[in-house]
Amino acid sequence: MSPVGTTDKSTTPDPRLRFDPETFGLKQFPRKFFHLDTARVARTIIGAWIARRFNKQWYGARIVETEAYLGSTDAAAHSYRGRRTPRVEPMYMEGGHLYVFFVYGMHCCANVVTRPAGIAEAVLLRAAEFPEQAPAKLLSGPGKLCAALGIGVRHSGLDLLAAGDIRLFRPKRENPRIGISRRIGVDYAGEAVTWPLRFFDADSPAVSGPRSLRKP
DNA sequence: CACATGATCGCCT
DNA sequence: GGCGATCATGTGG
Repeated sequence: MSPVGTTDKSTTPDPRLRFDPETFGLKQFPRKFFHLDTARVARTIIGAWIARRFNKQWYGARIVETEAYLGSTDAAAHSYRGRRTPRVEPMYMEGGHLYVFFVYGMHCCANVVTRPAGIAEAVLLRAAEFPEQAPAKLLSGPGKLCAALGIGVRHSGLDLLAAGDIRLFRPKRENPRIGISRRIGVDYAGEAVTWPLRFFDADSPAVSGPRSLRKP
């Protein structure tokens, strides 16, 4: 048995998510975009595509739900009160890096790091879709999104702008109706529970969470 | 629909 | 030792 990497179970992306970014005409965001206000980044990447290259093929899905985590003042964030441990270290990197963590003994969650280096904020990717290619629920939730794309903690700290195997592509011209709500699964976070930092495509069937939080 | 529960283990105090 | 930025399943209204 391998002594390490036991938390990264499936590395293989779901074959139904195969696509070609060039055919889709997708391009990447500039670095400075990821330096912007975290809530703004979270909102803007609704409609963007998270993509992974595996065995020379690209797999990806359109992001339909995100949450912003604001760092030292945000009791829901792993970087709350400046916590800086090996696991959280990627959150302190320059915007545009990836932060992946393992929770509940069985799931991984992927985040896009924001702001300049040293400011530990990030956007959690909560749900995505690939209409007419995959079932609406395949990537409906942060753990399922990682599982479907085969993203694991081994990818934490990777630079999305380094022409590597995981990238984020800008949406084509589109204007999704954006819904906003409090964040999910952070009831322990005191006052921060109510902060309106969750963003979603109000017309997507792939959005996760209770019905009460899916209204625009 | 809401709510409750079990699974499962790395991380942090 | 306790607990999670979750999920699937089960119950009840």
